Amino acid sequence: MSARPDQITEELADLVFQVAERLRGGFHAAAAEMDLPPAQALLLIRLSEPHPMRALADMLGCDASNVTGIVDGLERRGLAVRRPSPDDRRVKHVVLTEEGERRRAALRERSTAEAAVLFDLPGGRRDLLRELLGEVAAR
Amino acid sequence: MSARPDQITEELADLVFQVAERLRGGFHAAAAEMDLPPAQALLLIRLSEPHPMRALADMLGCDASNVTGIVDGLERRGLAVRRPSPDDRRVKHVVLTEEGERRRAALRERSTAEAAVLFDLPGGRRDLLRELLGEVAAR
DNA sequence: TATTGTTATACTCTATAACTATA
DNA sequence: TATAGTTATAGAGTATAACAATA
Repeated sequence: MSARPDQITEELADLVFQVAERLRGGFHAAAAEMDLPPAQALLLIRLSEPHPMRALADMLGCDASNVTGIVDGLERRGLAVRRPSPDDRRVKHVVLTEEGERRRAALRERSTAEAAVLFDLPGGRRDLLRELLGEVAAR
Repeated sequence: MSARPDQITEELADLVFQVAERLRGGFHAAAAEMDLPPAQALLLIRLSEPHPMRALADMLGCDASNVTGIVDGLERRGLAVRRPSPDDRRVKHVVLTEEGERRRAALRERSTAEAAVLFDLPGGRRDLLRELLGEVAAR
């Protein structure tokens, strides 16, 4: 039953990677069902409200030059539009269309439903897991 | 304190991604310090014993054609060699050299040390986290 | 016929550098 | 001078298809 601390650490890291991989697979599958490339799906989820391109790059943790193409894709599908900022004429805000809002809600529902199955632990063990992961993430 | 089940699910998924990203960053940093590209480092870790190329592709969850280049890299660095299988002349086993074994041990130590800090929870909470993640991963 | 490992190739994702229009 | 967004481009990582050797 007992194990070296290092072995427990390796097991924990393995488990986190396994679960993350499953979550990622589920999200990509949900996106594919809705005919969305992963990058566009990821951005769609974050567009709960309008944001400048630059802010989106920060949220995604990628270079600003990448965001151009991703937003191009969302615009081509009629899910988002670029709107010039009234405050700063250099800035463009990315705003979801009505269809974009619908797709965002649908994507969230599907991906969350998949994740819910994975995290369906009995009783309070679910909240306990959230608490422990929260402690780890807070370091 | 209470929240919709869906919200807890989204939080859990976010937390898992956050922790996985931190672990990945730590591993890549450890690999970079040892002058190893991530793909070679990942393969090195799995070479606890000789394996055919094909088996390595399965372990990494990628196409067999990718493994050729990764093993080429390890061979160029003198960390591994291809050894023809005595049982099946189509098969090549990838075997670590002595230097490869040393590098593998060092890489494991470094990356585990980083992960250990992250998972340093008080008392039995560490084992509890392992148990809960194990349940989730087992679905 | 099927499989192992390799090559050539293409597609995606991501980063850098240079450009424009603003500030 | 510095910043927002775009473009062109290059580098990783990964996949498919075709091939030689072997089963």
